[in-house]
Amino acid sequence: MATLDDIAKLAGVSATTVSRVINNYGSLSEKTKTKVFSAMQELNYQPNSLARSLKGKKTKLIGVIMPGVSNPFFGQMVQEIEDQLFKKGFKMILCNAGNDAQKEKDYLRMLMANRVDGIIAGSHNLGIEEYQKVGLPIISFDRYLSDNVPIVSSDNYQGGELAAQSLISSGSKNPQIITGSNRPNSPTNSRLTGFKDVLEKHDLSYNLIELPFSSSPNIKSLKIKELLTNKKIDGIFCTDDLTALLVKQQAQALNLQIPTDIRLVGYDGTNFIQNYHSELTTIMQPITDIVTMMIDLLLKRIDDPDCQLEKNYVLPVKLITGGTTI
Amino acid sequence: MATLDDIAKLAGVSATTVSRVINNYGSLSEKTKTKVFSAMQELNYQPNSLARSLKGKKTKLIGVIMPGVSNPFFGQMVQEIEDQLFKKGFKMILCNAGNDAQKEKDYLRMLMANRVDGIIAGSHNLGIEEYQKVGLPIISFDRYLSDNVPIVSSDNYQGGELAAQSLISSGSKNPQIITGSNRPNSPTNSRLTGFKDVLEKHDLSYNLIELPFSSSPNIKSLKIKELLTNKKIDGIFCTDDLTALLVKQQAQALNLQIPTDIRLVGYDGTNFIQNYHSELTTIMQPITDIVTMMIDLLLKRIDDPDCQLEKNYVLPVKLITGGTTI
DNA sequence: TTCAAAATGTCAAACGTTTATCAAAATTAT
DNA sequence: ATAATTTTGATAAACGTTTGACATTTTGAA
Repeated sequence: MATLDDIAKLAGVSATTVSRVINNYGSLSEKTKTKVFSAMQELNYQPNSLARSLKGKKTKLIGVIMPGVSNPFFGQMVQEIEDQLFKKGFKMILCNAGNDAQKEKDYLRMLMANRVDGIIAGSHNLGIEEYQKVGLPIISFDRYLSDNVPIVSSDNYQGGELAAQSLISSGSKNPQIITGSNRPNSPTNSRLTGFKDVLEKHDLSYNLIELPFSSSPNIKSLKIKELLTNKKIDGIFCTDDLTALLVKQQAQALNLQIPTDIRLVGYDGTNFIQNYHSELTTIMQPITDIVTMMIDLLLKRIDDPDCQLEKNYVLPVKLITGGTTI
Repeated sequence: MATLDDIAKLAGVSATTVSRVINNYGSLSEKTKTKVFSAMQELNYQPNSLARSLKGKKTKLIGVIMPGVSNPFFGQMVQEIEDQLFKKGFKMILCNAGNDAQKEKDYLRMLMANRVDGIIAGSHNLGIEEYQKVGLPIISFDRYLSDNVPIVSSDNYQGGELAAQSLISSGSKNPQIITGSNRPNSPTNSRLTGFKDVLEKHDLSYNLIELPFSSSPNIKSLKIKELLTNKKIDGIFCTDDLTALLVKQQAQALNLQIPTDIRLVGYDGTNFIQNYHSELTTIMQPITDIVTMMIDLLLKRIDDPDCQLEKNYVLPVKLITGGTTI
């Protein structure tokens, strides 16, 4: 691979001059600029990022830690992140941590080793300490990591409220919630609270079951079937759209009419759901805005590591009404 | 951030010794090893990847260029790549090139600049020349890039055959194909050929329409509706599952029974489809195997840039029969 | 004790840049 | 033509490692 010296030789100038051209500083004549550029072209030269960064330049790399990318929600989010970062001249190292704490830790170390300029974290299996000693600008999606890591999220409480309202106004008297695993500081908790609060206002009670994210769709389906046959439920709020799809399937299999017998509300409202399951009433998280916010904050922190940021940035969600509620 | 010298000082040994510990060469006593390790621990030290790579060590970075990750097929593939790479100690720089040639070119340059050890390419908007002058080990998914870039793919021809057979054996007499945009060396071409060849053997003819990947689901739906109302079609083969979902929706909306009025076969068979749309008959591409193959070949090339590889590696696909054919 | 082997240390070059300093050459203005 | 200015060059240090050559110390055994 061609180096700066090769370019200098080919262009018939000094290495210093080439560097000046690349970094556009000092005074340069048009003539030498062209000479250098065409030499770079000819040799398909790319300044060695490693060497530049070593000398103190930014790497222009951002580490993105997510649970995974095959889930449409995170898929869309990652895509959006990538897209927006690229437009700002950054590249992304994607880390799918799954729910593997060790993997997340390894990735964190790796990102440090690679001197990324910053980290966007959307997967959180680790304790606070791990994140504290990273010493890099970090922005978190939807979960508390450490005191100086700003959290960007959508309004989970409002989402819960909207879901409840939508079930109630379409006639549900015996609503049910299906959540993923309910860990202590999981964002779905606020969804629950919002949901609960609205129900209480209407003097309604509700049932709740937990279907861990990690369990397979088949197992979930089974439990859902059980639920639908045994209980006299007339409305279901799932804290993610995919589970809502399973509910829909099972309801159909049991010949329960949606929305007359069962009203159904999902959560997330990804493009995928909007495009391929527009019948589903759901709460849409503003992925694009969330990402814009995260990147904005992150770049601020990168520019000025000491800049003060809020602890929380909460963006509004939106109810998308489909045929599964009236 | 702590450097090697800091560790040396803290551990009370020389920098050389620390390096020896890190790289595990030369002779070392257990005692110093422990001293060094605990110093590294204490300072949360990570050897600077940039410096190491500059000195000639591998970066352990692999560039992955894909059209995008919000599509479940590529989402799953990227996830699989990430997973397998991680297990082998590599990290991934994900590049979503969309169908933007300029972006793909930019990414290619960036990957060179970052001295990735190799590239997996699944998005191909660029001409051969661009890929030829990269000068890095590359493996391509499903498309021809350049003479010395091995192609890993699943058996598109066989996929077409299976789709046709499945439509025919479930009673279709007037099959229709819906493909994405049919570019000259697109893999869907062989799917078409396989499909056609089987039909010919059965003295059947078929219709074809193209719905460019880039067009929105709404537009596609409209065209599908048109198709379903105007023609007397009794079977449809979509060269991707998502389009098949749209067909299913439109058929239902038009009160056409599946599979009695219309038989339907999709393509790809991602986990997502298998989990959430198991009713769909589809051709499953062996994503895991494809990825294993690609990584295997890539690492071989990285180890020995001159090693001879085949031009094509074709893996078998599998028919998954669901309720949309009998 | 003596000697070999094992364990460290010292020193320096190298990887490909960036950047500062100083000097020289080329260009422009007067 | 002279001075002032602009452009370029030469040199070197620095970024944080790795690695080799060589020297020194420690250890353990004969």
